[in-house]
Amino acid sequence: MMVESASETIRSAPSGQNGVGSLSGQADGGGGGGGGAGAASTAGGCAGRDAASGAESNGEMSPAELLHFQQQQALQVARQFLLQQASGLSSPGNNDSKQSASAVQVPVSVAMMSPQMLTPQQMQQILSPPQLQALLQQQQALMLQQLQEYYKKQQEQLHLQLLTQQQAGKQQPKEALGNKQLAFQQQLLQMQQLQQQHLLNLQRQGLVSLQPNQASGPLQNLPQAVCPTDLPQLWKGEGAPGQPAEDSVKQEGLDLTGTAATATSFTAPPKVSPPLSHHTLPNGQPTVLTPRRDSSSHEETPSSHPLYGHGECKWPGCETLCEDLGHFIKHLNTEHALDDRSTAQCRVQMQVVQQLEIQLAKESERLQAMMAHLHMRPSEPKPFSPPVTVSAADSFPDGLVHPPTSAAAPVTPLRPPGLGSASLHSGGPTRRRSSSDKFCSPISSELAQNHEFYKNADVRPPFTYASLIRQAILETPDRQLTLNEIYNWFTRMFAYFRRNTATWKNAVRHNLSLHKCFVRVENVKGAVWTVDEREYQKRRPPKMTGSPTLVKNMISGLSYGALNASYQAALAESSFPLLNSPGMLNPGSTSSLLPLSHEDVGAPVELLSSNGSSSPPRLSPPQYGHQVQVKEEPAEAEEDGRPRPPLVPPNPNTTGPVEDRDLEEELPGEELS
DNA sequence: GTGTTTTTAAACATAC
DNA sequence: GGTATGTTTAAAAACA
Repeated sequence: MMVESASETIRSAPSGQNGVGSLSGQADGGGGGGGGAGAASTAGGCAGRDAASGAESNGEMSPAELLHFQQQQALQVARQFLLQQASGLSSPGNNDSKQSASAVQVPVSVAMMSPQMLTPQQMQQILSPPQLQALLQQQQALMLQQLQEYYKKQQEQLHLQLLTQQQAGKQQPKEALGNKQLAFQQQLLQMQQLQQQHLLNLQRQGLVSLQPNQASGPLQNLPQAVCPTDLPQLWKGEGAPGQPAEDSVKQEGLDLTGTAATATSFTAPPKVSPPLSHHTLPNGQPTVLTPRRDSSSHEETPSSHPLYGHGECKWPGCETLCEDLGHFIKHLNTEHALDDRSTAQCRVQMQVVQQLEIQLAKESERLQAMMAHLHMRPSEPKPFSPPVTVSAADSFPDGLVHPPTSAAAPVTPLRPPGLGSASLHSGGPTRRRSSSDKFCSPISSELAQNHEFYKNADVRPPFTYASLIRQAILETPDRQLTLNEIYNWFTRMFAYFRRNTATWKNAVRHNLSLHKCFVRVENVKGAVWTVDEREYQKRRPPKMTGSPTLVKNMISGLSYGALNASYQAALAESSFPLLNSPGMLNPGSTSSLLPLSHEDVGAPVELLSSNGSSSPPRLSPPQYGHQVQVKEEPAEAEEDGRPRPPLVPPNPNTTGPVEDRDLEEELPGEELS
């Protein structure tokens, strides 16, 4: 058969660096390759062919796309702010900017030069995930800070207005509204139009997502789209032609005649009130990025007035020039006294502030979601135990984070091997697997370290089906599982495999049949599957000597081993302490229990294994093999005439786990090759 | 361009 | 007949 010949070819193939090369193919090629087409065909084809699986596929596409879209938005935001940084700073090369860039580990050249010309995709490719994440966080923080700043300012304005009107306005007779009211309504209309325009612009830029519940309501979507820096300008509009002012008011939902019920909502101090209220970023860079150069610093001086800045009245839409504070106070008391117009403006301001607050909350929520998502990203460039810590990765220099065996994965640290799609579509159908198989991460240790992650996060594990099946089987005391138990292991261990059952189960069956390393053993109760470890290791070309790639891998492996301590130290500080807890470490490394002959494994691999293996000291008993039933009647299984797996004792009684563990150092076969 | 590996889809067979 | 299991083929993709 084809399979047979293929296997034989594999065995006899001299392909030196295949230990690495095949791993690359396995991880990226296989995953990515099948992924793209498979995903597409699954989404489409299954819908017609299999209603259930089609629905699943379609169902899973949406969140992935949404996630991707949000990532794109975030990248756009990052670009925007980088652009502002680049243009706003007087000298791009000054210390502040450098500190800023270095603080987030974003290359200065990239951070300062690229935003104008980089697409989000390019940024994704150029920036490593930690850098990208740091950049995103920085820019999100910037945006939040801006919003908060403006929110604060508006609040101050509003309070002051109310205060002034309460004190001074009471004595003054009410002015006739008449034209003023009309003009104000026209201003509202103008503001609405500007906001709509701005919203469209932002949506075009991907800065604001057009969500169904937002797109319909002008009141909601308008202020949401308002950039804090633009809001003051919205008050200054000339009378808008066309639409009657009343209509605009109604459409906008700004009930000028209503009570100021909403006013109470913002009197409470905003919960998002920034600890970073000052104008410094977490990285120390001052927030001089926005055009809001005129307000904050000046207004916050004790002798100033929140509504007075740069010699002019900051009352929304006023901008009357006042020579000094006294003039301004006088102007304030006369022009902005307690009347209907001022009240209406106040209410509008309330709406603005309220919407800003809403937007801030939404943005904050989005930020949290993004950070949570990025934090749990399983396939970071850090190949060993990817999802453990992004934050740790952030704190690492590139040399530490990036794949030690980067033969296949580009030496370019800026092009994360799987970040592009897989990590951003963590829940999506993309098949691009990114890391561990490729980068020689022992599956058992990685699974051990990230057990909880894979268990809960809808992320495709970066292992091949074969390696997962093997792991499942090896985790059981007797190294054998029925197909259904393998299914259960998949679903138990990986949230990802709780969906699309038809697809991956088929793949599991296919792999079981395809790979000679999986041996089916007949049982009275049915068939169980075992692993022929020798065959499994044969999948990897044993000899890797002489290959430059191998040399690189060896070096990388050694580096990895040497750096492992630092990495572990960083892990300790990660925000996934659970995964670093001793109990979490390597609970399922029963794969290492298997007695293995290393004869098929090339010496370099052993070198890598001994030096570079991140297998935790171990060994705790399997923790998640509890559902696996111990197969019985192994003797009968021997009668079926099928070749017994030479290295897999079907009889649990003959298995001495302790001895086995001593025998096997987590073989690099799958993981290292 | 070729070969390898993996994934996915699909058809088919068999057993329960 | 439906479902689970197992086998096989084919196509696609990525990578060396």
